[in-house]
Amino acid sequence: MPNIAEVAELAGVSTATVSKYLNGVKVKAKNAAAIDAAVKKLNFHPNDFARGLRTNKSMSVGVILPELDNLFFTSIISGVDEILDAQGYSTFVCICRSDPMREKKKLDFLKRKKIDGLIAVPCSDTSDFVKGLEGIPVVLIDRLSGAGNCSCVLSDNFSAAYNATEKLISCGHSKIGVLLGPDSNYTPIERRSGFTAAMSTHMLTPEPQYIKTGAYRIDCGYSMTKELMSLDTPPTAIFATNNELTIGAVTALSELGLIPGKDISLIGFDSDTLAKAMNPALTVMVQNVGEIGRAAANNLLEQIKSESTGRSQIIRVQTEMLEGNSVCSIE
Amino acid sequence: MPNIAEVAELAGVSTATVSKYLNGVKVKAKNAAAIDAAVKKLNFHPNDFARGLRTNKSMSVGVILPELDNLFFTSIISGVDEILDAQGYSTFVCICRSDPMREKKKLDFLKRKKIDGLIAVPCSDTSDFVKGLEGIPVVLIDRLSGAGNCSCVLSDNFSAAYNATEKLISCGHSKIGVLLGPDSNYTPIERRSGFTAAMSTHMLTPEPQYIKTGAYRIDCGYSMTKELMSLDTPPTAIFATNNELTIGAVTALSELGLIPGKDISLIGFDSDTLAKAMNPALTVMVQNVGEIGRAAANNLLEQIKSESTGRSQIIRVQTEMLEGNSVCSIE
DNA sequence: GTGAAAGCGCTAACAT
DNA sequence: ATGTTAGCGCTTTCAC
Repeated sequence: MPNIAEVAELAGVSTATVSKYLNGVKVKAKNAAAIDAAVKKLNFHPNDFARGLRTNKSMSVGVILPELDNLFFTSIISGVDEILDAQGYSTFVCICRSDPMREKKKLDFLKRKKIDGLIAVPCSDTSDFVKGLEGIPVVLIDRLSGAGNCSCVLSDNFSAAYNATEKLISCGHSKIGVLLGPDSNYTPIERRSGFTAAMSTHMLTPEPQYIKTGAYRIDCGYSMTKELMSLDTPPTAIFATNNELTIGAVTALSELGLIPGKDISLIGFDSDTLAKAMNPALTVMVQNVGEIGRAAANNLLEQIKSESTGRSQIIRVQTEMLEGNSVCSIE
Repeated sequence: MPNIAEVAELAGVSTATVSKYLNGVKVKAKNAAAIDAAVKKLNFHPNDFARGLRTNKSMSVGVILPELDNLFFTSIISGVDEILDAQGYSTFVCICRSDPMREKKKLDFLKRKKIDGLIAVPCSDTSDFVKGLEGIPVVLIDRLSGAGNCSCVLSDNFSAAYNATEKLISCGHSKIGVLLGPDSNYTPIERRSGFTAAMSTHMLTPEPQYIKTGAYRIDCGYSMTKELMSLDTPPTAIFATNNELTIGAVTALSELGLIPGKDISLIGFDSDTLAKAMNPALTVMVQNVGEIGRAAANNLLEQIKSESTGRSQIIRVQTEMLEGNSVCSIE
């Protein structure tokens, strides 16, 4: 591996000139050509360690996610990478397996790597998480932080839930079951509010027995659905507020021999491929996950470039209703 | 951020002693204790840039994948990270969006990062890809390389296809349609062989009109299935040999009003959540994706530690038949 | 077992 | 516009 001194010698200039030229400072056209030629001939690539040691910058950002078993998280990475890659930044992907201890370790690791910024879906308490950051620009996804020094990108969960619920109401449903994630997450709170608000708007009272809360897991969606359907007066419609809960609901209904769109109405969340593959196709609220990632990356870059972590904002990304035939009118 | 000199001073020893101790060389118990105390007090973390500059090692590996929109690829990352993380290695995830040019750029990037090893699902020609590596230990996934200097991890695609086909034959099917990926990929070749071999074993001749080839995309699975079912004598069973093709097939059949397990038999590939969510549940061949990632990481570590890229092997990971009710006996 | 000192490859301050 | 040079923080001879 050649170094900058060899390039300088071959080009007949000093290392400083090479360094400057390579970093965008103007040099004589003649020298520029000579350097270009030398770089090409030697196949020179600057050593990132030396550069990082000197500048204390890494041109890299960290991404911390709870898991990778989920298209929601991985699409975020795609969106983030798309933007950062184009700007010459690289990405450290860290998975903490929903373990706050591991999350802390990963954060330490990223600090040592001198990341210029961080994008995270924290699994620990948001305000604790933000505290440990000491001035590194941050964008949080799917979480809202009171601590003014970080940006947050989230789907408009309230509207998503509101619109889904209203759709069911408009088809004559009033006994609506809703499958929610755990209160330890942030999004379930917003989705619950959207649901409740839509019910209120239409003079309906949400019944506690129809509101189920559990982990964002397939088996939870499954069992919550089974519980709902074994009530004395089961709901005529179900709104599952996340991908896993939707899959669980579909499976449970299928086992019970109930066809969504015929025997019961169902609106899911995300799971667009499943939604389209089903018969009848499932109506779902889909998050624009790529856009969430891109928005996070763009905001992070702004923060990095303005050298102020004060550029913090809350960015809402709209969801879309992908209409299938799993909602039927009653009465 | 404190440096090693401050630690040395506080501990009353030289920087050399601190460095040695931190890297596992024996020092006097007294000094060890003093260093530990100083490290803790100053919250010292060695600077990876300086260390990398000096040692030319990075304790990191690169992972190059075509996409991230797919649980097959992302589960590989999970498996890889699980093993590497435990050994103190970090992972650079690079997505090349199935673009060989971008793949080359990412490879350059990783070389500059001085990765100690590489795990890849290359989208360019395998032998070209391996050539550009110059002694970096490599593990290829889902591809077989003649170039002896790299390991390969793949599912046992032949057996998977053989067993699936035999299952259909044992239920009385002889007109079996098969949806294959493009010949530009490696796995379709193996899966095709498995299919053909099973047919031959049972004295059946694979009919060209029943063998469909296309991209590993949902819309291709969809259209290939539609084509199969509009033949004068449509097949009585279909074997879809990848996740996307399976989803496409399910969607197409659903549109045609054909229920797998009743009106037609269907065996899919991967897509286990979809498989379980369907009614009747879909029979699928599932790859042990986590194990593929773990095997790749373990082999890579062996190569790195033995400092020989000659430790190359071909590792086969078994698939499993997840039995649903989408296969029916005929006659 | 320990310490002094050189040097990895680069950038940035300063001088020209 | 270009060159000289110090030094980022670490590891690693080499001498003790």
